[in-house]
Amino acid sequence: MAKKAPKARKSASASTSSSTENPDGKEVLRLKSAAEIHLRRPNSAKKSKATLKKKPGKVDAKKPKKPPTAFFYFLEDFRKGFQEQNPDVKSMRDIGKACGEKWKTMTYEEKVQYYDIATEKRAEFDRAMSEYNKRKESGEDKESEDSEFDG
DNA sequence: TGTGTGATTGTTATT
DNA sequence: AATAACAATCACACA
Repeated sequence: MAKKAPKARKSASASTSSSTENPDGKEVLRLKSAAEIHLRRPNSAKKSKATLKKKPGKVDAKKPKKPPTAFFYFLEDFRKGFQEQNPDVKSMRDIGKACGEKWKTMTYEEKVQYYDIATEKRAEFDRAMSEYNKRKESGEDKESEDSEFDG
């Protein structure tokens, strides 16, 4: 079966490009808008829900969960190496910072491999979303996932 | 015992 | 186009 590669609607997919330089560049190295400066640091407001997840599982009962981003995949690998070099370091936060800084230093090709993973995931996510939309139209009654009684 | 918190960037959905 | 929120993770602090 010829599994066609996922459509890289915006990034990843530098397969044909073998140049060490940034293929199209900007995509990954695009500069951030000044907006993000005052957007990224509201204080800690977003954490409200971001950390409110405690029950693993039936979250997709309502909507398909967002797949991890390339950065997260990189984190998993990074953590392994980081903990080895820094066994003293407890975890998270410290790693996140180190990882973030390194992520910026990583080159396109190095990041592409993670982008590629995320891209495939998004493809799956799109599919889940499609079914979700259909299901929604079919029967939107379902909304209680936690209190899912016998029905 | 149990849960929120913190920190990172990327993607998605919304407006 | 720009904005708002969320995605995973794990030690620690508090009631």
